[in-house]
Amino acid sequence: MAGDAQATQKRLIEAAAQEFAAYGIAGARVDRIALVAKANKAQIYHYFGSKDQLFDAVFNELVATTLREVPIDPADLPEYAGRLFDGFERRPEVQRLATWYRLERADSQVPLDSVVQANRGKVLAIEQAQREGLVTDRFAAADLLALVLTLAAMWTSITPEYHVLIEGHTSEHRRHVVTEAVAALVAVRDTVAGG
Amino acid sequence: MAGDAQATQKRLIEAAAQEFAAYGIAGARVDRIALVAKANKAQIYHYFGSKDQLFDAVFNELVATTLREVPIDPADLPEYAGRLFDGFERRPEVQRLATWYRLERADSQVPLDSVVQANRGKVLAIEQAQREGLVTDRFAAADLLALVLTLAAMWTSITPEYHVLIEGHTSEHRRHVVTEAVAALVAVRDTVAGG
DNA sequence: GTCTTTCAACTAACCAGATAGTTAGCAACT
DNA sequence: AGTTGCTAACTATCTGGTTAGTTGAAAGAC
Repeated sequence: MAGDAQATQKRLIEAAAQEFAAYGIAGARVDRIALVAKANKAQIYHYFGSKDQLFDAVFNELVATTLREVPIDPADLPEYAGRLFDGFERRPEVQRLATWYRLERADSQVPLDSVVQANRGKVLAIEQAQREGLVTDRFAAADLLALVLTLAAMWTSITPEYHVLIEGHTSEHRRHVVTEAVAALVAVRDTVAGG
Repeated sequence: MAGDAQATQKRLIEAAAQEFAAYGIAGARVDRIALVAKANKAQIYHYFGSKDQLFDAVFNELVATTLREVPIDPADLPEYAGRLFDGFERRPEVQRLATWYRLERADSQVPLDSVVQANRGKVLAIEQAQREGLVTDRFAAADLLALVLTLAAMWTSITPEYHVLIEGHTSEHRRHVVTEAVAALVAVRDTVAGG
């Protein structure tokens, strides 16, 4: 055969991931994806059906990979946050794609069951750890997980104007802020020294 | 005069804010903005020049309003976070517009001086409060502000799949999670009870 | 071994509708 | 009569999506 269908699909997914991460769904250009993937535009429609479905294919694969890569450790949430942070540093497009998904796709789409289930499992794991006294019960498990996920992504969700204020920051420093913040959340309640 | 230029511009800005918040810059439709504003499309180009410049006008006004409305109280960061949260609840489009700005506009645009200056001022205020012993010095001032801003916006930046896990949450509960989390950050360092 | 049929992978050209931006002129108030 | 606000119609271009046709490897026929 002249070509390799699987390889072509992979090139298309990769090119699409780049394109969607950079421009979003509305901003992405199908021709550009085909060009970068060294494939013909018609193949996108043959393999994936539409621009939106191509995005879904990209996003689903990304979700699957991400969920596989970062298992939770309820007994050490600071380090879990740190590993999440590492994942975001390693593949910055993941955060951007997730944000585009939230802004552009989420309301016209049923929630992805894989994500719901994965988060539910993590909440249950934290609840279990709370019952065993391994984790603070200052926050409900679902709230605590939300806090951890938010803090792990904090440096990617901040306004670009903020970057000038933290120019000297190394990746290690940013990671330390994340883990330290989560550590503070799970520390036992104690006296508070003002705001 | 047949019309009122200022009123028309205001209607355009408001319609554009809605449209951009919902669809982003690439996804927004100039015709739809004109329709909603009950104005003619040509006026958009007359008053603002281009679609991108219209977005900038919307965003700049939004930034000005927001900065005016929520002054910082470095001595009570939990309550500051709470007030930020209240602002986001009151005008959800603010967060969305800021996110679109970050994703679509930020790299092709110089950082907005007003935002940089406002944040710099807040960092300085926190540093001052730290010197006076009013605020924890566990985190550098710029990091602490980043944490507070991130936590105040946490419920808007979380993935939509998470919503099923926190269905029962009232606005008050979400606010409490935010303020409690910031309170934990600024609490004095103490013994830690696991993760 | 070679001829031929088949079929998946691929391509180039095309299309219809959408979209940002323009223009020429009208309407009303001073 | 001039100026300002406004309008409807228009255009050039872009863009997602389609289609008719080509290529080339391989499997079966002889």
